[in-house]
Amino acid sequence: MENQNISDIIESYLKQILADSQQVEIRRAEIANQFNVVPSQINYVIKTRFTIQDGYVVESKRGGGGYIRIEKVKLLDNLDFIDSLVAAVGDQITRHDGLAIVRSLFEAGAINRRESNIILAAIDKTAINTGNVEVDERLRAQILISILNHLRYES
Amino acid sequence: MENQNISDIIESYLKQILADSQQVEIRRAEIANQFNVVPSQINYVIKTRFTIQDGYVVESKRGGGGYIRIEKVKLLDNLDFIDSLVAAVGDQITRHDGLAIVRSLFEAGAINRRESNIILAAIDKTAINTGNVEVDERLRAQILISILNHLRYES
DNA sequence: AGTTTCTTGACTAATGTTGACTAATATTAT
DNA sequence: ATAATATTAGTCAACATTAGTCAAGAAACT
Repeated sequence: MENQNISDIIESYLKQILADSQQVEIRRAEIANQFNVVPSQINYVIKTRFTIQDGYVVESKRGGGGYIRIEKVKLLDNLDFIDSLVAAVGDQITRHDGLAIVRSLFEAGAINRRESNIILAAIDKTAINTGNVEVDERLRAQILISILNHLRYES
Repeated sequence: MENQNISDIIESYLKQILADSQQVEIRRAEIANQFNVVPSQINYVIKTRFTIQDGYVVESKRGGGGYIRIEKVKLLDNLDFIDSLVAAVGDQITRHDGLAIVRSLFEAGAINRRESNIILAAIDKTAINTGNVEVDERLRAQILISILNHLRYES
């Protein structure tokens, strides 16, 4: 808790703003300066913590007046919510992104906490560990998609 | 109590902290240094003394700001039952027998119908289908055991 | 003596940080 | 208009900083 790295701190800062508004628009160099990091670290934070699996869409523009805009996606409004998650899973998925998918389901109210934990147990490294990362990622994707498809009928 | 090895001492140290709080977060290298052991000994202590059977859940993160967090969890009163199912699953299990395990959980009231269906989705032939029956059965066993272990406690 | 548990360290994996170089867009000069 | 310059963000690879795995050997128990 106390030993947060700077990426976590920047993530928290941005998510705090996003708690109140639907989107946040920043100037990369400004935030980098504010947290005393190189500009490309902002890209790292965005790439690892504001993915579509996490429920965010990022747009940017270069040049004068350039910006990076992070927008929360309203998944519940999407009639094809499960479809979009299936697409986000794809053929293979990392544990990190798999976690984000489950979190999205939870935050959308499609599953409760107990169900989240069951799914996470099914895709964590204890459960899926063949010794080949790519094989693991394909298996994880198949399991998640199978579960997502079942959630389609039930709810 | 007189003949404590260093692993026992580290165990005591951590459990003493856990006596007062719900969780403890450490830097592996720091604790290793404090007790003058190699870092991997901390993994050994955790693996042998902070298992789910003991009522602990462990999470960790690598890289800058990395940590190992040990959390006390409230074990449920179905432990013997879960143990027997874990034993029944073993190293590998067929779909048919996997179904029987899930049915047992349901009939014992450990999970509801929705949860049953999620678990079944995770172990059915859509989800697990590598082309090698034995590999499939091993995967199915690992997934089921991971889920069973999560059913040991409240989260 | 044989078995289990503990200790150690070499190697691996995951995550985070930095900076040089590139690309896109806007503004200014010609 | 076009070209030159300024001002942004993006990519990528090297390096840094953590934890994880595994197997060999040592120590402690039967």
